[in-house]
Amino acid sequence: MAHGGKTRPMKGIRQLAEHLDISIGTVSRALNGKPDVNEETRKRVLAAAEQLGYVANQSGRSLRQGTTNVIGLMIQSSRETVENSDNFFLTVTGGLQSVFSRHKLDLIMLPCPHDEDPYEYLKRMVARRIVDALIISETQRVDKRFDLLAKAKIPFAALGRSLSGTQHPWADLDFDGVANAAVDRLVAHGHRRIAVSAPSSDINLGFIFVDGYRRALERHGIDYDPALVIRAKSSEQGGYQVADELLRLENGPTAVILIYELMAIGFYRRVMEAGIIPGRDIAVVSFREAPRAKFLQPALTCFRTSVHDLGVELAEILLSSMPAYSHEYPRKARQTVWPLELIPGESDAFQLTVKK
Amino acid sequence: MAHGGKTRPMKGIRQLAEHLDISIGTVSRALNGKPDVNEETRKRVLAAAEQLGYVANQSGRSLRQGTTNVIGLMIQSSRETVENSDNFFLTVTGGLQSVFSRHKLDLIMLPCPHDEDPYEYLKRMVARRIVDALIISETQRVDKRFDLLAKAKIPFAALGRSLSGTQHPWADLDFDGVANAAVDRLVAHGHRRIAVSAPSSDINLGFIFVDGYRRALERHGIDYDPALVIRAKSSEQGGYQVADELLRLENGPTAVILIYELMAIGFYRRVMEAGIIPGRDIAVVSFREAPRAKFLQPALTCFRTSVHDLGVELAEILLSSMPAYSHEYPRKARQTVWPLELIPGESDAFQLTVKK
DNA sequence: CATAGTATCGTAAACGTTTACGGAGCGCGT
DNA sequence: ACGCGCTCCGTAAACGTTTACGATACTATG
Repeated sequence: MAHGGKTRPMKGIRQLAEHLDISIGTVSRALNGKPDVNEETRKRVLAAAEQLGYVANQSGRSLRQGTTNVIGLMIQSSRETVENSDNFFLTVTGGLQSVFSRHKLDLIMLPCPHDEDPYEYLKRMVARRIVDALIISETQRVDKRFDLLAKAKIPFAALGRSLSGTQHPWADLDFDGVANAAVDRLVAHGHRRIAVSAPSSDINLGFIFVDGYRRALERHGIDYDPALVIRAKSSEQGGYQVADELLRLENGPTAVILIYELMAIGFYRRVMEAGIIPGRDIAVVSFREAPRAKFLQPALTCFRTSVHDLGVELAEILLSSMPAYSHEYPRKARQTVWPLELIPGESDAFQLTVKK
Repeated sequence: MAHGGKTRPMKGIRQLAEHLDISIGTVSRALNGKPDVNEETRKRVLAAAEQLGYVANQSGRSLRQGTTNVIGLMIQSSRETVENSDNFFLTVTGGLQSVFSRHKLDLIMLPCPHDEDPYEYLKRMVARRIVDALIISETQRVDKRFDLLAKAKIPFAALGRSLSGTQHPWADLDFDGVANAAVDRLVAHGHRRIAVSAPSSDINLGFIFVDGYRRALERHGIDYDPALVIRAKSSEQGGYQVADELLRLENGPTAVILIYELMAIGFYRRVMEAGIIPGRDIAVVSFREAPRAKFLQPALTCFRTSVHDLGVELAEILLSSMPAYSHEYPRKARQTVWPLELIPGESDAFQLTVKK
């Protein structure tokens, strides 16, 4: 042994042990609630740790036991997402945390920079072993990230379904069902020319939504008219543009289904510029992400849900796929389609007299 | 045995070294760009690492060199914050990242759970040594967290000023200036009874804003009337409530300064219910956080800024206080008051005829 | 040829934890 | 006395890196 007795490197379990005149192994066991340690000494150790403000260094800890007690939530803060997502992610975060904190798991958010490839970013984060498990958001229709995670054997759950190879856990809003119910409702009111707006079908959401719409039309024996499907951004501006395009059609719709509430603001504005009044001349139905458009006149008919509770569900799905926690969350379904609730407003509250 | 074409899961630098038949030390030096390694072998190492997908384990790395290359952004996702902050944090994140990524620093968000004490949460995160430095947001008027960080010698910068002991770096929106300019503008239009709304003065922001308002009044020789200061939440509902309270006054204001654009929505709604029209019967001025209320009629006069650029500024302030980067960001001022720009609308565009 | 200098690389010691293992003390039954 | 089972604790070996240090081979110089 060639090292001399240098004085305090300031921190560490070693110092705590010296201060207590106990071996470092015992101190560690005491702190971690291991069985073979005298209750008396355990109390002493905990007291001293508290008093000296000792908290185990995470690097050493996770190096040894290969675990960090941290769950990551990956988000891609693309310009567009940021502009339009309101507080979706922060709200989900609240739901996730309410579950994780019960298990002393911390949640951190991993925002992929605008200019970096999400796949590479995730790869880096995974290799660094900074998290034990991951929540993946903004899933693509085909998403390489899932294969990466599966191969790396990192437990994960996705916010939003995907077609990608691995049969992974996810929770998703029931946009399929929303489109369906919206069509049903509008058809019941006599509408047959119903427009729909959604993002590009590369985004799985855009695909699902229009697909649900399409199948609902089929069910009602209504022909699918591609001209009535408008791909637009899920923003106020997108809504304005949707209205604009629809106004140009010679055989326009009598009703429209918007995928985001925010779009309704722009949509209202544009049609009213043309002297068309929502709820009287055209029916409008939407999904409500956040209660932003409360002030719209006439009140928007929309589908809503608790995003917080969706976060709770997603957290439980994730934990049920992690060996260390799965016994507490036994579940058969690892994939959940989260229901939405219809909030009737005035924007579609008129019966279309059968014309033509 | 420098062959074996199959890519098997990569365990660590040791395996990479064996695969290359080079010592582990050399591999490490090659990867980290250290000088004393042959360019030839460096290329081989980098190629092999790329091909086998090797990325250094962060635990081992940071255990050894005491650094993580990660910067944390702490946010308190309280219910109220989430409801009203729009995408403030995600937008700031974008600005921060655009600077950090130039230095190969990753940004993670540390959302303090609703039910946990922010101080304790931060303490835990710091002790775990999961980040090299921190951005602190939602600063309190007096905020123990700064003392904690100063004592732990963790570099940090705050989003929002504070009174706390340590002379720490921060960047803050110029709410003081907004209140000032708003009063000036309104006074120039003939107003003398001007109401203001802000959050509780425990929140430093609430204090600063009203203080600026107060001093501006003083400058114009107008008496400060506590009845015209309404403490309210920075939400649509808060705005509604502000209007409600002001309407009850027998000697009401002719103008009002709202701290958040979102409040204007509720404010408009309430006063219009009473037959009062903004921009004709009462002047309204606000700070615009996000362009949400574009649709308001008449258009809202407000102060805006680029929150993204504020993030950039804050990141630079932080880096300039970190020894490893400070040479790249030499600056004298470690504290920045971020200016806002007036966007004239119609909501205050009328000249008050001198009455009384 | 001897020596010094230089470029490149291997060796091993850290970093702070957890944990497998074994040992000391003790009580108790044979 | 002996063995056995407890309970408690100390020792030391990992975990995956980085890096100080020394070793080796080669080059240049005398």
